[in-house]
Amino acid sequence: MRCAGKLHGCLGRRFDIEPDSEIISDDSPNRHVWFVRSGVLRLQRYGYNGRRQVLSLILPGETIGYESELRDGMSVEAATSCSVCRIDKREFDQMLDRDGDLRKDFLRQQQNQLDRLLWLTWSIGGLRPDERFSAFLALACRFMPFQAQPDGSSILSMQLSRPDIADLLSTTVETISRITHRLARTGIIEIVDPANFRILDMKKLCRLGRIGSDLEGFPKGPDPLNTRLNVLMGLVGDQAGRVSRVMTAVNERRRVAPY
Amino acid sequence: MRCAGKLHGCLGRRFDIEPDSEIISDDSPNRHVWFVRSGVLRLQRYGYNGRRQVLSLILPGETIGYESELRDGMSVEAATSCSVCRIDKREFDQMLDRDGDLRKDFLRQQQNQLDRLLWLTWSIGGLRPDERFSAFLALACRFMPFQAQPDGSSILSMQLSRPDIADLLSTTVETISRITHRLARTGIIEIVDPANFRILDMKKLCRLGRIGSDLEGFPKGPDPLNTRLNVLMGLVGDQAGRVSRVMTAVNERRRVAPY
DNA sequence: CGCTTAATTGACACCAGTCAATACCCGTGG
DNA sequence: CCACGGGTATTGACTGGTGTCAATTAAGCG
Repeated sequence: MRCAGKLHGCLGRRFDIEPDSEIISDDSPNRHVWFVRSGVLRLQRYGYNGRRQVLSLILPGETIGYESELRDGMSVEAATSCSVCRIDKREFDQMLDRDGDLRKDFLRQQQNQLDRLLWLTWSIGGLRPDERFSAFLALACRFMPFQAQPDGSSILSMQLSRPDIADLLSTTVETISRITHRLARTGIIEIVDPANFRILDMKKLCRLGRIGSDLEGFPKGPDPLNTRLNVLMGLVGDQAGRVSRVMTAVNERRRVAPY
Repeated sequence: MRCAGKLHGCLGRRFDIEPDSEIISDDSPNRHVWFVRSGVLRLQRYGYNGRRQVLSLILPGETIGYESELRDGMSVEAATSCSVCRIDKREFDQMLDRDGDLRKDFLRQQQNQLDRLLWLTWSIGGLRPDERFSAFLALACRFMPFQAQPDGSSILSMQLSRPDIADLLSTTVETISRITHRLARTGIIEIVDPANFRILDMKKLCRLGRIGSDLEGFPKGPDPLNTRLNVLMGLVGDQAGRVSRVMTAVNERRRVAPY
């Protein structure tokens, strides 16, 4: 984890962290709240048989670590390269006390995380792996680099590795692979390369994933909202480069996501 | 739903509700916070194929309805006969503002609900149905009528119907039935009657359910704690009758739970 | 005693996890 | 430029657990 130091307009201390580095573990008490500027974190737990499970993703604009100590074998790690802010819990508490807007934003954002957990529970329990993956792919379009193409299709650049997807959806990399290729044969998606999918038929994808009209707790747009939290973290207007970077990646047929 | 009217020492209005009656649905806006005095509520959702899924239980001493509107086909219903208090959201908000102890209790209780949801997600994704059921049975000893016997075993009186258990653990009643009888053959439990289990080997049960030393977000004891919330709701010292009722039920070989 | 509902048991099919082998990508170094 | 190696993704063969459907038993109730 590299410390990028104090940043103008950014609360706390900013860090750039590498994929798979741990920021919160269960054995050491956690004194910090972490705010995700960019990238994706994962809340995970290792099962009794050594099998890992990803219990939740923490997305840009969200916080983790405020609520509780982690129990058991749970930990929070970076799923991609991330930029995060670390704030002392007490300091954050005082801010919450003083700033009503912040409190409101924070609550709503916590609610989003809870909704996502509810969705995950529901989908693992009630959907088949292919349905879960379809839903995940459709939902990922809202919070991962996503580029509409001239021909009406769109390119989704998948930030998560195959094992991360598999462990999130409680399945295996083999099954994920079979599903993606089946979806490709059916003409619903096209596999540009393992980290980039062209969505050819979003409607069918949503139907497969049993996605209704609602948002299912995932952020509406690919970019964080103009919230009090984001303003405080100096994040507003900072995300412009993301989409164009994807463009480049797709055009040059090179991966932008860790592979 | 029968209204028991205003009660001395109990905030809001008290209701006695029958099993399977709905108190919150997704289509009508929810203006109330519900506090569970006794009984168990279930947060549920109907899947695309008509299959129901129980996403969480709300236990005595807990509240539901504060956080959010329910989305999609979600609803909250009574899983057993319940006694609940209905409080206006605004009123509850004001109380939270004024009463720091209440705020603290409320947060901790919310945290318990979140932990339970995490456990459910983990267990559905990572455990087999028999392991899930074993864990559930062991955990149920903490919040359902539970009576230690002279011979070292204990009687657990299962408040939930088979379909509720099955839908909570994302399996079927048939599988639940097979599991209970397998556990009985193995000598881990004894099926007194379909609603009463004698736990013969709690250690093995916990090992099967992969229960560690931690509490997994379930309440420690069968009785609610002496919290600010409980004091306000006039619940403290009100639960003495529960265990003895179970005793009676078991001794007379009659069900206490809805069947 | 009949009716309804819940619980149990049996037979069967099939999805998806497991294991193993292969293909692919990309870096490095000769 | 090519060979090699490490990591990731893909594909195939196989098996077992678990859902589904149907039949049977048991329990409660009027």
